[in-house]
Amino acid sequence: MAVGRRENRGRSAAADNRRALVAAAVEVFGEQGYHAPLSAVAKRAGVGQGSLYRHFPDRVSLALAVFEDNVTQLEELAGRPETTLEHLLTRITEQTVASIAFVDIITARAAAADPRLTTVTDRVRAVLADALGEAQRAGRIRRSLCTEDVMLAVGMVAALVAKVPSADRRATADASWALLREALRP
Amino acid sequence: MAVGRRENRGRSAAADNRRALVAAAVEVFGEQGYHAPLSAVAKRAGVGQGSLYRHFPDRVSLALAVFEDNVTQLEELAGRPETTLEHLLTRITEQTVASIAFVDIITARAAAADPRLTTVTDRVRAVLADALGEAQRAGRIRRSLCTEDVMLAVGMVAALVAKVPSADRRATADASWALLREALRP
Amino acid sequence: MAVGRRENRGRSAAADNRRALVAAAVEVFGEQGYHAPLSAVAKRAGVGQGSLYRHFPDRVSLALAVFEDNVTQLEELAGRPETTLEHLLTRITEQTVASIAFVDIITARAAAADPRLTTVTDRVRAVLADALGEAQRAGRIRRSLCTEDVMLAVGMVAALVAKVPSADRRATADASWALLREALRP
Amino acid sequence: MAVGRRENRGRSAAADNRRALVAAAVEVFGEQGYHAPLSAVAKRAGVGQGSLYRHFPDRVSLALAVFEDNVTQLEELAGRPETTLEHLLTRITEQTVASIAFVDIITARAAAADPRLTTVTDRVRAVLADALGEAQRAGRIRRSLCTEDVMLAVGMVAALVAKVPSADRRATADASWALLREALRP
DNA sequence: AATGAATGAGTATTCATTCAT
DNA sequence: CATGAATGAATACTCATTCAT
Repeated sequence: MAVGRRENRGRSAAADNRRALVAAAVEVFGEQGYHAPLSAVAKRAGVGQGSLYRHFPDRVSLALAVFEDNVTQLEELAGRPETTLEHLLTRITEQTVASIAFVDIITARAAAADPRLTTVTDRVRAVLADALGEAQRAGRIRRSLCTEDVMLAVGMVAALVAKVPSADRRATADASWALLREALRP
Repeated sequence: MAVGRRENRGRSAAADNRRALVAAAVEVFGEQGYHAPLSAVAKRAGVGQGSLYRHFPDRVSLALAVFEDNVTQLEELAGRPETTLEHLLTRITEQTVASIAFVDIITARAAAADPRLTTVTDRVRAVLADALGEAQRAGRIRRSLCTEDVMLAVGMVAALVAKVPSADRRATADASWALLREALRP
Repeated sequence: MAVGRRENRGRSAAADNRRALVAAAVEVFGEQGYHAPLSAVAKRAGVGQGSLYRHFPDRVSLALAVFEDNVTQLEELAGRPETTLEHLLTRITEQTVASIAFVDIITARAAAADPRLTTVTDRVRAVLADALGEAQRAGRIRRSLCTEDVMLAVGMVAALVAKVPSADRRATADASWALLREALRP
Repeated sequence: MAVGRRENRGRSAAADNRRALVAAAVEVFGEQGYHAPLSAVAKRAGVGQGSLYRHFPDRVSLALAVFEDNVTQLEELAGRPETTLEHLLTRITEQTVASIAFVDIITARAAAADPRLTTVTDRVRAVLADALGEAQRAGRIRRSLCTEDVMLAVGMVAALVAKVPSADRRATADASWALLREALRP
C-alpha cells in the first residue's frame, strides 16, 4: 500500500509508492496475468494512475521491476554454495505458479520483445548456465544438454502453467516437471 | 475470401462465406490467438460482422469449426494402420505451429472452459490414448506413462510455441520435442 | 405456420403466409411488445424475412394487420344486440393483456403516429362511442363523460399493463378497472 | 453542460461533470424514456462515455441519481404541514410530464427490477401512504382505498403520459386525473 | 413469389493514456 | 510530485432492411 495522501509528497514517498506499485503488480500480474489492467495495479497499490505512469511509463517497465525482483531472488539463491540446478528449477517453478506473467520473461527473445526484457531473461539464463555446468559435472544431468535446453524446459512449464486455471497450476507444474525430469536425467 | 460484395446475397454464397470465415479464423486465431477480435476475422473474410454472427453465434462455435478441422485431420491420420504416436505428435506440432490457438483445445479442462471445447479435447485425448497403447506395446514409449502425460507434453509444447514470435515457432517446437522425446523413451 | 416450402409458390400460398405472419405477430408482439425484432415474427411464422417485408413493408403495416383483427372482433362483438359498454371494456382488457402492443393503437394520435394507425383507433372510438351512449341512457354510466374519457380509461389501463411483467398483467388490469369503475359510475 | 473539453481534467470538474450527466439524463430519459442510449446522455452532457461509466457504472445508478432528485423533492414537499395528498399527486404528475422515465419508478416491482429501483419506489409509496391516511381521515378520499390503489392511479397516469407525444402530455395528464379524481372521491 | 443470407449502423462496455489541479 | 478524473478508441453483439437466387 502507498503511504497516505498528505505524507506522500516528499522524496522518500516516491520510493514508497514505487515499492507499493511493484508489490501490487506482483499480485495483480500473478493473478490476472501480464495483461491485467494497469488501473488494477494502481488501485491495489493505493496510488493514482498518474503516479503509476510517472514511475513506469509503460507496461514493460513495470513488468521489469517485478521480474527484477524474481531474478534477484534467483541470483541470491544461486549465490549460495549449496544451491543446485534442481533448487533453482524448484524456485523458478514456484515463481511461475505465483505469477503467470513469469513466462513472459522466460520466453522473451531479443528479436521480438522489448530489449529490456531480454536483459532479465539473460540473467536467468546466466544463473541456469552455471548451475547446469555443476550438475553435469556431478553427473546428475545429461551431458548433451545445453543451457538453452533448460530454458526451454522452464519455458514450457511456465507457458503451460500460465494457461491453466489457477487452482490447477501447482498440480500442472508438478506433473510437468515429473515428466521433464526424465528428459534431463543422464 | 468471401465473394464480392454485390454478388453475395444468395444461398450458395452462404457456404462460401462460411468457408471464408473459417479460413479467416484459422489465420487470425493462428496469428493473434484465440482471443483475437472477431471483427478481425470478419474483415479478413471480407464479410460483414452480422454474417459472422449468423454463422457462428459465439466465439466458441467459430473456434470449434476451426478445431474440428484439426481434430478430424488427426483422426483420419490416426485411422491409417501405419500411423504411430510419433506421427500424431508430429502432426499436432504442425498444427500447433500453424495456430497459436491450438493450445486452447489441448488445455481446455471441463471445469473451466465451454463444454463444447472439451469435446474436441477429448477427441484428441482418445486418439493419443490409442496410439500410446500401441507405442508402449511396441516398446518405443516408456510403460509408466499415461495418456495424461502425453497430453501434458503436447500442452507444454503448444503453450510455449504460442508464446514465441511466429518466426521462432518451428524451431521452438522442434527443440521442445527433441527434449521431450527423452522423457517419453523407455 | 406457413405452408411448406414447395407448396408455397402459388397465389393462395401468399395469403397463407400473410395469415401466418399476422398470427405470429399477434403472439410475438403480445409477448415481447411492439418493438420485438421482426425477424422473430418471420421465424415464428416459419416464413422468410423477405416475405415478411413483401407483405408488410414496415412495422406499422404489420401492426395494423394485427390490430385490424382486434378491432374487427370488437366490432363484431359490438354488433350483437346484447353487448354493453362493459362487455366491450372487458374484451378490450383481454386484448390488452394478450398483447402489450395494443396500447399503441389506443394512444395513437393523429399528430404523432402513422396516420394508418389512427384509422384503427378511430374504429375503436366509434365502437365505444355507441356503447357509451347506450350505457348513459341506461343510467349505468355517468352522463358527464364523453367518449374521449372512455378512451382515456382504456388507454391508462393498457399503458400500465404493458409496463408490468407478464405474470402481473391480469391482476394489474383487474385492479385498474376496479378503480376506474368508480370513476365511470354515475 | 460539462465544462469545456481541455479545461476539464481536474478534481473539481468531477462534480461538474456528474451534475452535467444527471442533468443530461433528466432530459434524455425524459424525452426518450428510461432505455435511451447512454451514449446520448454522455453526448448531451458534453462528456466522454468513459466518464459516464466512471460516475455511473450502470444504467440503474444513473437512473437512481435522476429519480433520487424527484423523490427527494417529493419527500420535502410531503414534509410541509400544509401538504395534502392532492398536492403530492399534482407534483408527481408534473414529474411524470417532465420525465417519461418516471413511470419506471412507479411500476418497479421487487420481483422484476433492480432492487435499488424498488427502494425509490418504496419511498414514493411511503410518502403517499401518509398523505392518504390524512386525506381519508379528513374525508376527502374514499375510505376503502389503500395505498396500492393510489400507486395504481399514479402508475396509470404515468404509463399513459409516457406513451403520448410530448406535446400532448400535459393535457393527457390533466384529463386522466380529472377522470381518476372521481374514482378516489368518497 | 419466397427464401434466407448479407449488410452495417447502432449500443454497451472496457481500458490505456493524458493532464488540470 | 501525487492525484484521480476525462478521454476515446476498440470490441462484442443486435437487428432493420436489402437483394441474389
